[in-house]
Amino acid sequence: MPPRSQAAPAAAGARPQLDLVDGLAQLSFVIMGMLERRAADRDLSIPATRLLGVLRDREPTMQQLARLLELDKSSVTGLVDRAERRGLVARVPSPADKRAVLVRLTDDGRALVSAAAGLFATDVTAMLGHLAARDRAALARLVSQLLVAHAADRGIDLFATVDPPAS
Amino acid sequence: MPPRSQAAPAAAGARPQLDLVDGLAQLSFVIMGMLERRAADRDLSIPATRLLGVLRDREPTMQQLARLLELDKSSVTGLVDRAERRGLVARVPSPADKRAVLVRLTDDGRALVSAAAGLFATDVTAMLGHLAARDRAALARLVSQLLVAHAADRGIDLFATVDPPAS
DNA sequence: TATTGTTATACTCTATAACTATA
DNA sequence: TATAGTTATAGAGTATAACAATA
Repeated sequence: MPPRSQAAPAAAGARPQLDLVDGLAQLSFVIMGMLERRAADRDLSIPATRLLGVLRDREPTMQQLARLLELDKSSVTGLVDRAERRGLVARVPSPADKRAVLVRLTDDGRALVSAAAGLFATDVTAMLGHLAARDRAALARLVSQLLVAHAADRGIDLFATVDPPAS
Repeated sequence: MPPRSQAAPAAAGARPQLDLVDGLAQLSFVIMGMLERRAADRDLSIPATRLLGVLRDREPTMQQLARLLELDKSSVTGLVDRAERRGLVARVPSPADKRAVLVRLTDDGRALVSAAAGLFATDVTAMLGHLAARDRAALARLVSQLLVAHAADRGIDLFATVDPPAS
């Protein structure tokens, strides 16, 4: 639907400002574009990069991967197939369930996703350099608040520890 | 590379806060997810929705469309083909150049993209409802500032009028 | 029977290269 | 020659449905 690039009605005399909904949509396109370009620098698509990304701190089954990525399990089969063919991930049999396989990032996969993440972070940081330090702090607070609230809406505690809190 | 869902090191005693780069990446995924779901409600993909979106206030040639969407012209041919088959856009011959065709949104296409945009705006607005009004205003200002600066970096004036400003 | 994962199939999206028709 | 657009082709990404192996 891409965001309309028109300015919202501004109060008389105010500097023009984009509507927040459109602004967030545009910003998301900009950021996803940065990610896409930097991932492409390493011959990675967005879905492939997401796959490697979620594997940075997990070793899930195909089924769990499907839930994490919100994809059908058959889509995950293909995604993992292509990444495995490139040596970025490995399928290892699950010790607990003979039907299941665990998917693990290889050293090459980890290096690749870290490199892409680094380039991406550089781009975003450069863009953020346009803001004063105190504005960046304010933005960080607001974004954080938004994400926490949104996650809470779907029953997720963004700051939950891996082990249930003692007591 | 999807954003790691870990909290950044927080000052002692501060409420934990996500790193801004990761936070913006996560927020972008959330927002693009909303767009994707709402577009899918209307049987639209993200690329198809972007196509209809840019056509809301333009009647470009295929070539211009390729530049606007940052796609190869052959990709645009396919995108427009599928949208035209559904009656969402129409190809009209360019009066100025017999090689060129102009792409125009049909009434059906306009209705569809407006509906999707409306649903999307509702989702984003609901999420923003977690912020206090003054925080929303602050966020709008920051996002706006970021987009304007980023656009300026590539030589674009987000607030340029269609006609060169008088004087 | 239910679940895990793969396969078969179909469609969208994307790019590269070769082509047609204007300019 | 150069530009506008399409076609041919190849590959990634996605989902649905049917299947095999295990629980």
